Amino acid sequence: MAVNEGLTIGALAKRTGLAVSAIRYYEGQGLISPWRNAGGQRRFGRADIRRLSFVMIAQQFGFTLPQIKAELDRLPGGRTPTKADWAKISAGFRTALDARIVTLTKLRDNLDGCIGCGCLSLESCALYNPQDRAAQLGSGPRYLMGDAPSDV
Amino acid sequence: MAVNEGLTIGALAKRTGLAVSAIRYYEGQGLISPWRNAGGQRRFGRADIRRLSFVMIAQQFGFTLPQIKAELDRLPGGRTPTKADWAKISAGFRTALDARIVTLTKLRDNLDGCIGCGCLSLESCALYNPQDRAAQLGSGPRYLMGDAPSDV
DNA sequence: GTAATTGCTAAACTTAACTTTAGGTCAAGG
DNA sequence: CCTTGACCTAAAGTTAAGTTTAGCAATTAC
Repeated sequence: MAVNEGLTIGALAKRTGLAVSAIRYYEGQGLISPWRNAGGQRRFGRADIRRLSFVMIAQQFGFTLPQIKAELDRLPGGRTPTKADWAKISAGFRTALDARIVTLTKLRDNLDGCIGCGCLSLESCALYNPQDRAAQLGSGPRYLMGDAPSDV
Repeated sequence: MAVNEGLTIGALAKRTGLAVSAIRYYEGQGLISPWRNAGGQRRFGRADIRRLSFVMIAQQFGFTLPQIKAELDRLPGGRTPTKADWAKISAGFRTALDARIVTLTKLRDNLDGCIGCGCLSLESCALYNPQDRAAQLGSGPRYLMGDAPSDV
């Protein structure tokens, strides 16, 4: 293999643990932009390993691919991102993560008191009116407890 | 309205903030079991408000409906669940929640150091080999960083 | 007692995040 | 050179968690 022709999709898959089909899908979503070799096959830079690692970590945090793309789009276009570039992204990320941890902790601390008590009648329960709508996981339009039509 | 004919699906929807279609769907998944009135319409007990509240909270925690059903199935069948019954469920729940918080916190604390550093090469990064596979959110078969075929 | 609401079922549609399949092309080893 | 394994595209399939639609039936309000 020549000195710097980039990684094949299979090699990248091995390095990241992702399926080849997933990597192609991510390209379709604009998360990575490989170039093509003479024969039309994808070739990836080593920086793409990091991009995909970032994608996987962000997914663990509950971010969607469009959200992750928005973060990645903040990386410099012309050059390989530096450690400082990544640190900038990780900061905003950390904020979201902090908020999520706070919400889960609050939820946990109210759990024993709330599940099974009478407060689940949409009045004063701390599990209602969750400030942090960003903590919503799962899919589909569905509003969580807290902004029910106030007829109670 | 007579004294104790139960709630209509519309009333239950208003009380919980769920869509009527979602409630029917949950019945299909075995999360609630309304009875029917003479005309064939669903009627719900007040305990179902609590069941659905539980479902919504558990979803915020990232549990799937089958997992939630498994918890609900531990409630007594013959009678209305007491506060103690719910507390039992909330305990196991709390354990899972604790684990999730620990994972997120660990992730957060390693974030600055890891994103952008060289450790994303599948060697020693704390974000790899996450103990807590249960923390995986999102859908689809996909293995996270950590158990890549060890060729690195 | 009739009109407007609300409820019913079954089936199709939706979104996210992928995987699988089908039918070829490219590249590397012997 | 030729075979085998990796790649390619496009399109269809998958799963979770619901929503929407269509065509009727039961309730409620006036």
